[in-house]
Amino acid sequence: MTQTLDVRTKLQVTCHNCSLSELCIPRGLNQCDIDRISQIVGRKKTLQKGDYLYRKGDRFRGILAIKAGTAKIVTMDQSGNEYMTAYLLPGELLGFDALADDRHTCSAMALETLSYCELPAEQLDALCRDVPNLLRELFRHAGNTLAAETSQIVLAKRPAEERVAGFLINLSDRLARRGFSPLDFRLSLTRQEIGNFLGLALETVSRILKSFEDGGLIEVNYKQIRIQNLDGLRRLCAEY
Amino acid sequence: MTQTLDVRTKLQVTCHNCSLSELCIPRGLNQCDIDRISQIVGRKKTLQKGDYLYRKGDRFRGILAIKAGTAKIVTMDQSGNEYMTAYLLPGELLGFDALADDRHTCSAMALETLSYCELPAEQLDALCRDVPNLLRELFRHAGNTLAAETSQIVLAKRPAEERVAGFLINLSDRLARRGFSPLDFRLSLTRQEIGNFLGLALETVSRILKSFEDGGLIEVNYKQIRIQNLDGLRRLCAEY
DNA sequence: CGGAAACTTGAAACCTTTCAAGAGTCGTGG
DNA sequence: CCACGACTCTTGAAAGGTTTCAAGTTTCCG
Repeated sequence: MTQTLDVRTKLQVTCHNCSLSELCIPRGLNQCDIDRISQIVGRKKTLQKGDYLYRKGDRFRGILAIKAGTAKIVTMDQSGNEYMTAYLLPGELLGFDALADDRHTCSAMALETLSYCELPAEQLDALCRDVPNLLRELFRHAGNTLAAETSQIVLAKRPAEERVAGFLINLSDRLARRGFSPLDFRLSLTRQEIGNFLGLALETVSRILKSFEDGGLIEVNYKQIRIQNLDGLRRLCAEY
Repeated sequence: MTQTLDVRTKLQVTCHNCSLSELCIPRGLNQCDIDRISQIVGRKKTLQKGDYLYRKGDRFRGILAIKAGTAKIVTMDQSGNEYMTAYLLPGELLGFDALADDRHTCSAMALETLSYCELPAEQLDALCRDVPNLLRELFRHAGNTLAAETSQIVLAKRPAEERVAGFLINLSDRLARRGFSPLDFRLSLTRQEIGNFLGLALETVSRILKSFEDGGLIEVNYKQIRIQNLDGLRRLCAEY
C-alpha cells in the first residue's frame, strides 16, 4: 500500500527508522555507519511554505535531506527574472550548488510545510574519514543532481507538449521510487511555476494539461493529477 | 601576451610545467601533492576529430582533463536525436556524468585534434587518501560542472538572441581565464552544433550572428569570431 | 464570507522554424 | 596547384508553435 504525498504524514527522527533511509544518504552503508551519521544529522527542522532552506550567496552549511514536503531550487538573473532549476521531493538531497566555491549559487524554497535533516559542512570531512563509503554516496548524489540537470537541458529542447509529458513522467517515476503513489498526486507547484520550470507560459501549461485530459491520458483537478495512461504519456515523450 | 586557441600549440607533459595547472586538477595543492598526481596522471593521450573520449554506457575510467583541443558532451534520446549539453575547452575537466552510477550517461567527442590526461578511477580512492586536498578539488570541479549546467538551463529559457549572446560571452570569459584571447577565437562547432547546444535552428544562429555583425558587436568570418563590443553583448544578455 | 490568487479559455501577435535555393569553404585526389 | 564534391553557411519567404493580452471562473485563505 503506497501513501499519498502528504506533508502531514509523521516521519521518524533518526536515520535508523527513517522511511527514506533507502533513498537518502545512508544507502549502501552498514548499521554502524548509519549510527555515526544519525548522531550528527540530528533532529529534523521544520519550515513553512515560502521559507528558504538557503539563499543564493549563503555560505555552504551542509547537505540537506528533505524528509517531508517539497522544495524548489531557483536562481535569478540581473534583471530579476526567476528561474526554477529543480523540484525536489521527500528523500531527495540538496545543497550541491555550493560545491564549487562554498557559496550557494541558487536559493532553495519550501513549497509547503517541509522538514529536513542536515549533514553539517564542518563535520563532513571528519565523517568521511570515519565512514569511507559515505564519500562515495555523496559523490553519487552529486552525480544524481548533475544527471537531473542534464535531463532538464534535454527536455528544454523538446516541444511544449513533450516537456509537460516529460515533467509528469519524471515526477511519477520519482514518486514511485519513494513509495508514493505514482499515478495520483498533488502538485505543490502553481501553473506559473511549472511554466517557469519548463520554459513555458503558464497558459501553455494549462492548455496542454487540458489536452492530455481530453485525450484520456490524465485527469486534472487543479493541482490534483491522476495519471490514467502512463504509457500513452511516455509515447509522447522522446526522452523517456 | 595571450595565445590564440590552436591545437597545434605544443603543451607540456607533466602537471608541474603544464600551462593548465592553475585550472586543472592541481589548483590549491602543494608541490608534493602535485608530484604524486603527476606520476599517476601520466602521459597525455591524443585523439582525432570525431573520436570519442568516452561513450554513453561506458564504465567510468576516470576524470579526464583536456590539455589541447575542444570537445562536446552529447546525449541521445530514444528517437536518436542528439543533444549537446556542454562544450569544453583546454584546461576543463570531464567525466563527472558517470558519478551517479559508474556508467557514463553522455558521450564525449573531440571536435578537433585533442590531447588529454587521465586520473584513473581505480587510483582515485588511494590518491584522495594520500592527498586530502584533492578530494576538495574534485568536489569543486564537480560543482563547476553542475554550475555550468545550471547556467545552461537558465540560458535555454531566454530568447534566441540572448542565447547566442550568452554563448559568446561565456566562451569569451572561459577563454580569457585560460590564457587565450577572449576577443578573437575560432569556433570548433558548426552552426548546426551551436544550434543544437542552444536549442535553436542552425539558420537562426546564422541570422543572429549576422545581426550582431550588422550591429557592430562582432565580426564573423565563418568559424572565426572577433568580438568588437563585449559590453554591448553583455547588455543583450540578462544572465551576464 | 470576501478578496486575492490561481486557473481556464479564446484570439491576435510574435518569434522561431521549416523549406528552399544559392554561395562559399575545405579537403582530397588528380 | 587546381578541380571536384561534400559539407557548411547564408538568405528569403511561408508556416507553425508559443506567447501575450484579455476576460471570466474557480479555489483558497484569512
